[in-house]
Amino acid sequence: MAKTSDQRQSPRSVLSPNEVAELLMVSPITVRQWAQKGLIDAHVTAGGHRRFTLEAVRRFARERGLELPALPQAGRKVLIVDDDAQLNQFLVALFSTEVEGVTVLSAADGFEAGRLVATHRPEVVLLDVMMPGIDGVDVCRRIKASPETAHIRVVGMTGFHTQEVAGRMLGAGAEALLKKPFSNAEVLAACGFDDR
Amino acid sequence: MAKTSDQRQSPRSVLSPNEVAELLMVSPITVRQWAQKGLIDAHVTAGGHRRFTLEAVRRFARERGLELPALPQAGRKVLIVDDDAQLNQFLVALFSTEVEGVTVLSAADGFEAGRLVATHRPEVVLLDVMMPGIDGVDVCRRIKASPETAHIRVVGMTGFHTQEVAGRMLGAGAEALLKKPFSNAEVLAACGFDDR
DNA sequence: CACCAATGGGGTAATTTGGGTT
DNA sequence: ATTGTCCAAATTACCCCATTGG
Repeated sequence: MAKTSDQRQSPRSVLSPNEVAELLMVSPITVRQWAQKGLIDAHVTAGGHRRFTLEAVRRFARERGLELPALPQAGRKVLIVDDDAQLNQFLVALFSTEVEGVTVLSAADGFEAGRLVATHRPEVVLLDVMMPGIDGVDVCRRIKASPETAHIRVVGMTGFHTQEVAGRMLGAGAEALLKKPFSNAEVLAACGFDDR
Repeated sequence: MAKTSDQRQSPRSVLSPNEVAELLMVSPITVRQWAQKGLIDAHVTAGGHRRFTLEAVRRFARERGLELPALPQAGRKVLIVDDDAQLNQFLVALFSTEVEGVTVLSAADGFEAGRLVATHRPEVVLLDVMMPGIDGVDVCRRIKASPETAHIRVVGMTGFHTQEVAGRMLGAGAEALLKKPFSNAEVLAACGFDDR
């Protein structure tokens, strides 16, 4: 059957104090103080070091009405990466009409994808896994490797869906994986645009 | 050693009022006033302190016709795009040793190339024209298409040198085209690093 | 197990910042 | 238009040692 996604927070999205500090535009020491006062939720490792979930950081920021430079909440953006112009256009149209106030970007090659990710910091990247010229797994890995973009939700799309491909994609940090063909509702849900 | 990756001068990607004040050659108080009047974009920390992006400072300076004296200048940057790791490393080493004070970046795929061009704005991009997965001509065209990056000097490298490839590359806006194999002096000259 | 560089924790002192007012 | 000063609060620096992750 068409199992599509794993929507949970992966343990991959735990942030170190340094990373949180960068996101909140503050020094790691300040993050520590906030954590000590209980202002921001934190897990603690066996050795006493703090680890933060992206969710906790988002909550903290929202409670104080902060705009995070790295997490632009004003203007939600989706980036669609697919070399198939038709599917690309279809998805652009879908998101534009179904999601209120969203900015939809699209790229048909790796260069454009990298440029758009770096300049726009989209909230979600929806990308085809198997493209001539772009390795979706590699793109996903790169997005997750940089602290600047690691928070981006990555949703893969596969035509030839195998265990091996799925494993590699999720292993690279993708939050969800869609098997073609999929319904409109499935894409939107996988990208997190269903209920919020 | 040819270490190439990102380097950050300031510990964080945002600037404090003090740092902005120094850049704009005014007192921190004045920066505060400008921010209060909304003349310069500012983010706010959880505790109410202001943080500025370099982008915002640049914009402000431009709108007011101000010169930013000692801004993050200093570093000339070259980006090398080649999927051949060996040639890539060789070129990185070449530029690092032969050009004084240059920052050498490298990318092995389109995504990374796009990301680095967008974030670093190198002064020269040296790219292989024929790569599996990246169309050098296309990359060149995209660089020249965006006003933000059109000024970048693009130098192509070809293994199979034909009139047709040369024509397409130069037609896409490349400033120079190198035929493999080439000498060290040739690369440096083509990239404009020969005499200055 | 030891080594190592980078990072984090606790605590205190030093510095910076916002706001109002001059 | 820009800057000084005062104060309370926020943020950061510094020291020393433990943890993390190769």
